[in-house]
Amino acid sequence: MFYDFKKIEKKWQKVWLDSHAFAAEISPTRKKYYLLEMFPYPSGKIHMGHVRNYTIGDVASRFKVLEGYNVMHPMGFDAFGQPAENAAIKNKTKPDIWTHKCIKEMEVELKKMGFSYDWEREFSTCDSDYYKWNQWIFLKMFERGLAYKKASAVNWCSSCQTTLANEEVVDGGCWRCHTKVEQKDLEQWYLKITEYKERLLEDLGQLKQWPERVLAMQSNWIGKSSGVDIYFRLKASDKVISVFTTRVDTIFGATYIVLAPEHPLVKELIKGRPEEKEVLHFMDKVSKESKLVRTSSDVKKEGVFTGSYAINPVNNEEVPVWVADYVLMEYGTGAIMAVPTHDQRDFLFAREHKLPMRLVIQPPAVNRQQPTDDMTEAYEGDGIQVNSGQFDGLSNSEGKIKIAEWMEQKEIGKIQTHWRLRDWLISRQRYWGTPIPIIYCPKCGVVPVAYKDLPVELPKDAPFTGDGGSPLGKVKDFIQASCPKCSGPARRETDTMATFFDSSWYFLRFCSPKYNSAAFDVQEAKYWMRVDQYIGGIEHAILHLLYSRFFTKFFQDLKMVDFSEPFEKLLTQGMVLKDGQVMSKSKGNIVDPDSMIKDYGADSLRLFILFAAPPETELEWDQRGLEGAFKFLSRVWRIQENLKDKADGALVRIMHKTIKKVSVDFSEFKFNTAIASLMELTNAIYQLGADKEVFLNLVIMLSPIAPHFSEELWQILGNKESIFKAAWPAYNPKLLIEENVELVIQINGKLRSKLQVPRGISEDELKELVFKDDKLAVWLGSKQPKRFIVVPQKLVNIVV
RNA sequence: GGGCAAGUGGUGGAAUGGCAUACACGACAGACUUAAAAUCUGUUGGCCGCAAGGUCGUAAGGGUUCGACUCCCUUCUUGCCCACCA
Repeated sequence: MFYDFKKIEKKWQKVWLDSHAFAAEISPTRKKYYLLEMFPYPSGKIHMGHVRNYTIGDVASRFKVLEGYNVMHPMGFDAFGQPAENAAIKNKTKPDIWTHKCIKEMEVELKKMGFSYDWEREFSTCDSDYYKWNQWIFLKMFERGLAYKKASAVNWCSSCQTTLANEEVVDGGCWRCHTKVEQKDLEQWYLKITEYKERLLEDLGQLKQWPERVLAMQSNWIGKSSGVDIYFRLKASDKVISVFTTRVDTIFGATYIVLAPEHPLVKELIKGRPEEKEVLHFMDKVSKESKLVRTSSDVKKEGVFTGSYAINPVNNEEVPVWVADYVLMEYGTGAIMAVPTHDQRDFLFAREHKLPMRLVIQPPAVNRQQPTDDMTEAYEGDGIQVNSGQFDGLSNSEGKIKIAEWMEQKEIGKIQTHWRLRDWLISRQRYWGTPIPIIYCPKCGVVPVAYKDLPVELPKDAPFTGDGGSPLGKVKDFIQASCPKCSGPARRETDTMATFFDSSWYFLRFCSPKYNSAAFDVQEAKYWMRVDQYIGGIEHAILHLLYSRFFTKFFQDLKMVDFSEPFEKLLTQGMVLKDGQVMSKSKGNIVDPDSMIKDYGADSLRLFILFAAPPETELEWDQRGLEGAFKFLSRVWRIQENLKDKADGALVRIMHKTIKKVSVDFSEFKFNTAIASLMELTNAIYQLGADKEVFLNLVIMLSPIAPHFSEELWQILGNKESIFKAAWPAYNPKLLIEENVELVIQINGKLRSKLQVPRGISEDELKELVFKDDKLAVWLGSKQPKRFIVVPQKLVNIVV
């Protein structure tokens, strides 16, 4: 009987589905385990990235099942979003119909991989049963002032005809279509994520089981920076320019200050002055530059003098006020003090415009007091304060503290923290998303939709062509509403929510997907949350994870959850490459999982993808590797035909060693080495011959990786119940201890011999044995050993 | 410019202070076969040597250590993230 994967896989997929084999329920007696992979956008076809992500999750999940945990392993679809609109236009259909067709196809593909999902919990974010709760959450945020509308310059993608969050701008382009992002003044909806900035930063410390890399990216993104706001009074008026610096120790070297071109004081400063025309011209020029050009670091810094002077509050010196493009209005106070001697950008600018410099931090071991023409670059390191009044002689790190305190005392500065994180822009001028539940009443103004009127259903028949403007604005029945407050005629909000809103809390919805009184059932969430293991791509390291952390903290404040972080442990799986490049349609190097399943079976595909690389690293696709996986399974399959009555003692020993190794490796997600030891066990079986017990243990250990295959063998060997009702094998520690150990003998750290010695041999006995060894005598000669180092059960090193 | 990660045979990778290259792919040889495929059994880092064995070898250089792929320093390369961030 050969390994007929087609028949076997079909058979067990049906059994698992029909018996709801992986449906999860609260059980007060069993320990729960919530395993979640990032849910997919339903494009219709799964790709190798999905296969890898979900295979890793499935093995972890099935392993936990075998270990006896009460496992919840759900799956759903992140179904709103622009591609469905584009596809619908292209295929002359509707996003709704298109998306549901894609979901159906994708379900089939996921089922063909044999993933152990609890399909009872499945939902799509485009179901009104789901997005109703998006609206509910939005209203809760609105009530607390966390959702608000404001006019400001926003990122605009002209190709997608919609706004973008800061997080969605990548290298100055749209994260989805790479079109250059423009700035546009628009009234938009924001979520006040900045209100949670301290907690979002601080709680990163709780995430001990997240990759360092992701923590660093999140912390960079939040961008806390501590320093001092310093007040420069203008010479000609009593107006004050506030500048932010992290290097207050260099304040005595501030020889000019620079405003961002958008700074509100600029126009006032230049009014009626001879410089007015030139400055206005400069401001106009900068405003036309895209952010991409302006922020690229190799562009020369340009600026103009305003004609005004300000007073440096620490020494009452007059310093000129400039306007330059390298100062950004969005960061800090939109104004800086320039210290050319100790900041490279200031240095280049000062040299270009012949502005004065003064050294205030003396670099160690350099005998130079004045700055100076021979400086070729700014000195940004540590040193001793000079030219700094009463602070001379302090180290600059002391100076930083003392000067800040002194300035606060004299009320010429304030210790201050600035953040990079901005509020989250969530409104989109698109159709296929959750309608924002707001009504504009001519009398009452901005009024939230009443909870009882949720959901605000997305009309099925919006005329959208992709030519811009919000499609919902063209649906008369939708726009017309009555004001929830005064019942008068009113107009409905036509923007929809960014889809990242949908995915910021779906992990909570999985706990009670059909719950109908709130976004989720607090009791169910109490049992299942937090997510014990979350698995997904590194591309979500900032956006999705940051937003999900924010929502969780919001629910904590609503007292709906009693924790502040949603994901206990995070694994970011590496990309799947072919010929050294990421698989992508445009590169034409896609390998279609479906055809691989057809040729080799889902189990072989799963095995290969786990064996070829550790989960976190990139994986190079190798067709021969997949064939190898199939051959290995076939090799294991054939063992059943040659089982002995009793296995050799040596083999039993190897089996126990393998159980230990595989157990540890599985819990640490080291699937590649787990598989290697299963292969070693298989090789040993081919040498020594196995009995039924050894073979069944091998099959159980393979079952998380190749579930259909193992289930079939389990049944063939006479078991009635599913293999996933079996217990994970235990190893006998006594069998791992061998009587004789092989010791490596080194001389001066070089391997010279090996000795079989009894376990627990004394050092003196060992010495005697070692000096009897002929091989070593050659090396030792007549030399007297200086040291004799013994690492028990491992090695001896003789130093001569 | 800043931060983080990585660099090991022909290839994917293993070893995180103690036998470098486990396991696999590929290659080569043998068995089976009329033959091929499949399968099974070997060999497979470089150099020297008939062999026993020796010697070099984990990006480069230095250091710590009885002992370093592993720890520390310097440099190079690659990848990722952030970035005129004050």
